[in-house]
Amino acid sequence: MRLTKFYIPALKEAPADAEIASHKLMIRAGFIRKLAAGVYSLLPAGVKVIRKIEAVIREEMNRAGALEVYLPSVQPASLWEESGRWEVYGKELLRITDRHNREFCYGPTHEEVITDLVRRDVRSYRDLPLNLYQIQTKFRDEIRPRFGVMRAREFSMKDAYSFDADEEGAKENYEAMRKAYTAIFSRLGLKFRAVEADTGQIGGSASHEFMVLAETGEDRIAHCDKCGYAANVEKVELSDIAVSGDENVQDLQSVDTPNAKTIEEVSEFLDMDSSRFIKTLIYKADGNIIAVLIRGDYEVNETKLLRAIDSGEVALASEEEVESVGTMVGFAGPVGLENVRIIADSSVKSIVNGVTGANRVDTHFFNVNPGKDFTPGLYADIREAVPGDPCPRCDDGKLSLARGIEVGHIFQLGVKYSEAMKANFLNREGKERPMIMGCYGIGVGRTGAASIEQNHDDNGIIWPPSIAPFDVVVLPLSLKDEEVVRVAESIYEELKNGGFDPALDDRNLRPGVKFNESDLVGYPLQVVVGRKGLADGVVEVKIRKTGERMTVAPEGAFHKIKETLEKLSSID
RNA sequence: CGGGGCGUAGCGCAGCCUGGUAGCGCGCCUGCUUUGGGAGCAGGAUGUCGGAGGUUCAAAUCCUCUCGCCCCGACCA
Repeated sequence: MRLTKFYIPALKEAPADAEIASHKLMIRAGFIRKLAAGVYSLLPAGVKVIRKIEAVIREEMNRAGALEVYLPSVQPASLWEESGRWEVYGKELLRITDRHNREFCYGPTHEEVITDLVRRDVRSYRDLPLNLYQIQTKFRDEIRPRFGVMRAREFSMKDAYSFDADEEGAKENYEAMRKAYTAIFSRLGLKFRAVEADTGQIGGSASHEFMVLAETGEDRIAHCDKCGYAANVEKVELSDIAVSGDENVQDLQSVDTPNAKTIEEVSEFLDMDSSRFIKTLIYKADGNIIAVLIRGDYEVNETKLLRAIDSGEVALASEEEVESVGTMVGFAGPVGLENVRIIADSSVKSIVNGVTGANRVDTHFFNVNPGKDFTPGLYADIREAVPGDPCPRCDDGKLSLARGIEVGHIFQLGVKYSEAMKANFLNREGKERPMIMGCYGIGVGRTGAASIEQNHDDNGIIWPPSIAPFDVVVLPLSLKDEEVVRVAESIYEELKNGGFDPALDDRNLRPGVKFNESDLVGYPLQVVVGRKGLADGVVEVKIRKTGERMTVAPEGAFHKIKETLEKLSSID
């Protein structure tokens, strides 16, 4: 592609509303433009990158035996009513009405549509297993879209759905997808980790997220460097902490703690370590007020809490709500707290002679002992992991925490949708059974953004060759010098004919501009053709990633570029 | 949705407090020069100051309402 004929408007300055590197760079380099909050247009270079990502996804999905379909983006409400999600999904679902006042939604995901499709045509175990996928636009009316295409409202997603006759088949399909995803993200040159994950709103039993490791990631993951166990902090299993010491259980006592409300203040006031505290948080869960206990030096993970109490939503209660159950913010405690369900983190179980609020102003209890002074209705693992927590899967591994960008998510759905929507088949024995389902998503645009988060420097993007908009850019530094132009043109033609996708910067710009824009756009290689080099009989090949420059005679350029690109691809 | 902030030329911003002819840098157009890391000179184009209402002789500036966008929290590919 000649850049004089291309449309890749670069900006010197990033728009003020861009926050993270990928967002800024995609806009500056001319890959995307914003239309509205969370809604983006893809420019030609952006489309090229996305198509390359899609191509890798298609190849690996097809290799895994999945079949491509294309489902409607507009879906009738009736299907969602059948699955029960019309009510559950909430405001994220963009609901629309047609001219006959019939209700539809713009698809945020396609379990309903695919289940409806399959149940109509699949009758027998002989037709299973089946794995169908598509790459298509979704719309989720996110409360807060941000970070450009990283968390857009309209976005492109590869979603696959598997249907099996039995659990073993479903697990095989799941494993096949796990392998395919690993292949996809490896080929895309990403540093990633598959982690055990919460299933959230989609539902189902087991699930893994594919996390691209990046500081700007919105998710946190815990992993054990010894045995390889890795999980989202919303899911990570934390074992009970054994308490050290062998104190005798003492009798409950109350103590005045004027104006000391936070754990920090009280622990300083009483000169006791915060790990002796039983922090009591009053939550509202699906309309009911509950008390949640956790050791003072730990935090509650609300997703884990949701799962533990099998609730739809939780939020910290308001001050009025806290007072309505006979306690107060700052001095809440489980002792004497009546008519409120008490859920305790496992870390509370082994606390001996602990400290809690006394449900009275400026008063705490000490020598509080679980089982003696209060008894929680439920002990569960609801705590946020901290670095150094013991690994739940191996003997003396320790967990580390990292940040990740969720680019893929695979679920074993079980019969959640097939039962609700009667997607049944006849098994070998002639009995009707619901199909066992799985679903598997990849955020296409987000994957591109994640790649930039992982591969950029102060000058711009550094695309891995597998998804770069062009393999290489040829830079004739002066258009007035006939020799420079002739050599650049011939290398460009040779690359084009040799199976590569090169760009030729034939714009009449000063060399500095061409260098800077080439760095910004992130071509894996730059071929510099200048008067200076040609005087010595050479052109330069620069590797964007390392900055390394190699000189080579014009006739040898093609070979050098080919070799270097292959090397770059294999390293990634 | 709760909390905070911002809307002035294509982009980045100043002007607003203290009302009085709408500015700067980059970009864009024309010409000449220049061409190995975002050139120089000369000339030029571009604004419903987010929108509506109000106060005033006079509003980008003060007041009210409204829309949009961004950041921090709970959701997700």
